[in-house]
Amino acid sequence: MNNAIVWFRQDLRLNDHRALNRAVEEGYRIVACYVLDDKSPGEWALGGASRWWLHHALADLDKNLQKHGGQLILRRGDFVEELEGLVHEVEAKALFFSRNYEPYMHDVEQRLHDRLEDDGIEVKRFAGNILFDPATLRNKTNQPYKVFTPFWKSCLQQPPPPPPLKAPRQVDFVGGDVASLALPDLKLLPENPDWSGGLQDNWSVTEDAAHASLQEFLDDAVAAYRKERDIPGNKGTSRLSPYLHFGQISAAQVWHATQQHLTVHGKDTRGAETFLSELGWREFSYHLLQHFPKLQEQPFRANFANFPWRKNSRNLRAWQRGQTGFPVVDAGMRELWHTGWMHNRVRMIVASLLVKELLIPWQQGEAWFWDTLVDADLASNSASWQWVAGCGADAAPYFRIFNPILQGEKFDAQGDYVRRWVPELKKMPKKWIHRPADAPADVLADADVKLGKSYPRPIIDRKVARQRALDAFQKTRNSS
DNA sequence: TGAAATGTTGGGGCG
DNA sequence: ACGCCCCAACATTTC
Repeated sequence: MNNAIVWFRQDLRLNDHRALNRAVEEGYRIVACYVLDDKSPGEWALGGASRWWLHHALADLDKNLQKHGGQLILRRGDFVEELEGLVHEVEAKALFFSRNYEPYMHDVEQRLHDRLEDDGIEVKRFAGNILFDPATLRNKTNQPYKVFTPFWKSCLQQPPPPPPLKAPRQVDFVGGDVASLALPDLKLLPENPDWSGGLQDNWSVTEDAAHASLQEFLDDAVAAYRKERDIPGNKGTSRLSPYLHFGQISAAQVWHATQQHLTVHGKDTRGAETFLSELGWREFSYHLLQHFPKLQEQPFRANFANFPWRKNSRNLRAWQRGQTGFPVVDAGMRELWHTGWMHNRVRMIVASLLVKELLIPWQQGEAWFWDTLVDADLASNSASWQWVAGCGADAAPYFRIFNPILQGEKFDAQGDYVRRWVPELKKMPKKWIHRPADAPADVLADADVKLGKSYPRPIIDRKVARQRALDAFQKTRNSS
């Protein structure tokens, strides 16, 4: 009986894990391992919120492996060196893993393959956590898709993703002492200060919790998804994004559970279709990242190379801290800071303010989200920021500039979302809660709001800023 | 997966 | 009764 390593990455689950299942089927004794490499990803090493999530996801995976009589071996260092070292330590004959589509990982996977195959070690790589292989999809002119709708239509014509696998019933683990760091040695949790209390209160970071969330969403929310998903004060979305990012649930599991739900409850399928198309945007992001590996740094549309962005650390900081004077924006940024997550509708609003009205480079918003989101995902984060900024594929048109006041009144009509995250506006009546700067003095006094003191005035004159943005974006458009 | 500016319509007040 | 003005309310165009 030979030994094999199963390298866990963004697939921190036991169910529907093709690499693990295959290693077991082929009769190997298994070493399950995770390598934390803070260097290979360059600037895109894990952000703070991601590290917190990862800690708990690894703890859960280890617990689940222990139920099978195993454990998760933890290493820290260069991916290739650590894995090569471990292979030799345990005299493994094979390495099994799921692909990861982040650009620097192409190189890591290639080097691993070359180094290990030279030593006669089999390297077995499986599809990663996407539904369709985005690298193989091409439009009629054999080019990568640049527009979402035809991309997604083409995906829906592909053979569906294979049905999810159950966790292997029995796994033989390599016995004896395989050296492992203890989880705290990875130093993933914040200290001095420990800001993770809000995250702890809001998330259960387990494979079981991922499935519970999915089930709850399908039972309670998917039917009304089309409308409710835009209301940030309601629980209208699945909140699966961090679980999907870390692979605690697979996209295929979500896909099939949703299809299954449709065949059972079938009347109005539009909610479920809209939900699946959101998975489609995730696929589209991976598609774009594959074909444009600079997506994280460089504008997808070349004519944005000389766009007149204006760095402004004061405005950036006000935005980051939720002190812009636009209630729905501040609510969103504080929700993010507190919970590591932000409702999608609000993500669009806050991003629009940053890149359009403030003209701050989208990369600075991207970097902030990267550090603070528990669902920070290289493909989705980059593609989405470029989308809002107008420099991405199938991006928002240059003239689409959200008015945070109107967006607030439209999607948070009662002001509940704002009251929850911006407590200094708690007593404001709904008529004025999204525009405190316009409220009559007696309304402000009754609500104990002192503009400029207890709550900031808007950091920018929207009307002027809007015109400035239109001018800048139109110039860029004409220069293409 | 907008918003603002501009255009059109129609009801009501009023001379 | 009629024309005129005002201005919501809605539609269309523009950015």
